[in-house]
Amino acid sequence: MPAPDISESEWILMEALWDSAPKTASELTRQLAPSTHWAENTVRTLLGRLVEKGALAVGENQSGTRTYQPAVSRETCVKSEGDSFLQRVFRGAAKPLLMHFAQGTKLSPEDVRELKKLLDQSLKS
Amino acid sequence: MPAPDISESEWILMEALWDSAPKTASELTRQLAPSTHWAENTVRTLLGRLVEKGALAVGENQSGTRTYQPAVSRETCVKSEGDSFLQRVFRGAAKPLLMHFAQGTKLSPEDVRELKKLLDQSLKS
DNA sequence: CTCAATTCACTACACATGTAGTGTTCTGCT
DNA sequence: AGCAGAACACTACATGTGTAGTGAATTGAG
Repeated sequence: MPAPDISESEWILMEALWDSAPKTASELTRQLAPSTHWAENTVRTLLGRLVEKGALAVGENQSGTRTYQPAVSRETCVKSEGDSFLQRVFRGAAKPLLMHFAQGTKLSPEDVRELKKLLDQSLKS
Repeated sequence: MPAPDISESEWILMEALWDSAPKTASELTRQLAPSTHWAENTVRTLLGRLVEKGALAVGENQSGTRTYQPAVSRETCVKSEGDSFLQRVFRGAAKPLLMHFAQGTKLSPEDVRELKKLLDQSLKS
């Protein structure tokens, strides 16, 4: 099961559902309206495409209305998008990527500690 | 001048040109053939689109054949792609992104030293 | 029971992308 | 001069994406 390809607009829906699911189409529409201004049919189209792609599973609530919930984990999708981004933009080299994003970011001392710890664990044996 | 949007196939051409430019369409075709197997017309179409987008500038070589060279720097494009990726997949939060890519990567001790130095410089004042 | 609101299935349509093919022009070689 | 091969302009066409509209089915409220 290769992780499905999720487009930009679709990510917005997925995020909302990873956040909490299941939800109905109209719930999602209402929830996202402030930021997206999407018509309900737009949301339904995107949901349909995500179901086709296997990214969402459908169910029903008590009232018999269709509900949607993620069928793939956020982790899986992040990994797949991340890998592809790493390849495309950094030719697969993680270090330049890390350098790029480490630069120009403001981090708290705890963040820095945490990241350093992770780096130590990535030491090539 | 917002950095142009560069698609996956287009990145491959841009990389070849950032690597060394200017080059003609057939030079690029020959150079990339082993990995891409693109017909020369495919390369020409992509080059044309990149010129339209303002990502490439055209010139001529001694024989009067058209040549192409980047009109935007790799840094600029990497930054723009990076920002959009950061937004889309990590909702703009750099730390989780760094954690994600720091995990699951093997780094040399020097890489780790270098990255730690960068992290120290990203300390929020 | 009836009508309006909700849900859904289908359809639409423009623009981006991947991947060429066709036809025309130019130019160096014989 | 005439032709083969390179270079270029234009066209093509399927699939993905953003963003809906239309019309049918269903259902709750009066």
